[in-house]
Amino acid sequence: MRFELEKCCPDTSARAGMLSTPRGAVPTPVFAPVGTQATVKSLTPDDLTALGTTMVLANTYHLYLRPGIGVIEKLGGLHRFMGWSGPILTDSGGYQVFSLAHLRRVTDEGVLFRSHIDGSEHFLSPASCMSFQAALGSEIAMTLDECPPYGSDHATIKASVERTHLWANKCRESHHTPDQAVYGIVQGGTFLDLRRYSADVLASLDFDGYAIGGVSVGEPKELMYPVIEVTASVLPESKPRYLMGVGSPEDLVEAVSRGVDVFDSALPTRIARNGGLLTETGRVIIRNASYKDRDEAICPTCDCYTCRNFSAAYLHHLFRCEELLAYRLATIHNLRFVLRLMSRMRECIVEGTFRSFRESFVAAYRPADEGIRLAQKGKWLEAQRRKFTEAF
RNA sequence: GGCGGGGUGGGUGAGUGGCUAAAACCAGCAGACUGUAAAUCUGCCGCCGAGAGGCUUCGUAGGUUCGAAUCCUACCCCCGCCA
Repeated sequence: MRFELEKCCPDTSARAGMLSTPRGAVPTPVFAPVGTQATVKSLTPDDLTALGTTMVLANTYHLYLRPGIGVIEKLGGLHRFMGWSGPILTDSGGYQVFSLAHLRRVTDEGVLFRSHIDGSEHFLSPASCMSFQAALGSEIAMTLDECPPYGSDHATIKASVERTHLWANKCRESHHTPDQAVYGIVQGGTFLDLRRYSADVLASLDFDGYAIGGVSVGEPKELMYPVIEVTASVLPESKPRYLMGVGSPEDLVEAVSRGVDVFDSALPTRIARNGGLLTETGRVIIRNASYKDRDEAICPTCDCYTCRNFSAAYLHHLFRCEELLAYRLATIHNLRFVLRLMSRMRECIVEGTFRSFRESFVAAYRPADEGIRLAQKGKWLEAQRRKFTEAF
């Protein structure tokens, strides 16, 4: 599985490339919509294609619990099961070490989970996680990693880095599927020394690509950007770099300019379902009273099905009524917005105008207020951290 | 006409002497969401005030009481049943 760099931006670290997979080429930088349970919520594979999707993400842990890896394998693999013929990237379940912290126990051997569905116990080891991904048949498999919440101390993060490295080794050794790429995952929290160290160690293991994990777990953006910058600078230039779980427009632009090639995130699709829509000037909450009778499209310059056919007032109405179409139309718009942003960035990198594009984007796009964001996130994060430490 | 039940904040509806500016839910207003336990969650939601705090409320009018949405009296409405 090859990765070819086509063009590097002269005055930023942005790069344009081409990722070859057995199921087609993926131009980078790329955003992979999240389809945790073998579906990008509310969309069909045809919708995804029409939006310009080139790769989707699915989750090993969730599919293992339901419907079961065996079921998918028996039915001909994940592509056939979900009707998506393009490349698929499978996450290992490492993120669930973080998000389901209170339901698991981590040891060097792996993760003992209690199912969030029925409470039954399941053990996910580096080896089993690789064999599950092989059975699913994804183009890119991720190693199992331990993803600690923001705010953990240096020693805790160091320990999870070491464990992640141990697991990365085991994953590498137990992987025997030549058609499937394996990416290692850098951890290290917001500690730049640990990030450098982790990137260094993993680079020596010669993975097909490298992921930056453990970001967007509650840290402020001022801390996330240096992490990306430092980690990307240590990773081998010739291999794809994948920033896991990042997908807000402002973060995508900042991360691309720091040399990231691959992204995935539940953000665009999730906020869509909750009435948050992306526009060139920032995020908009369509349920707000001000949209009650707004006749123009939510994002008049957007070429998506939603914006071409419906007014903001109509979307507002659908959300107020909790009509199912609301979720679908909003998801279509947000994904198109993000995918279009990605291809625009790629064009600019190729043309050599990326830097000025970034500047005009930053000038126009107003992100959600960081103060309010972190305040809201505070309680959640504290709980998350407590669960994480308790689970040891 | 008689008997019984009831009138609580925009709505539904708890509350039967102080812990009640008054539960809960809905509606309304605003916000968050980043490798998805999320069509979820959070805050506000009588009036004034940035806040501390102040003021006015539980059909209406009186009364009892240190203290009333809660007890008493009258009146006005509503709902059942009987004539």
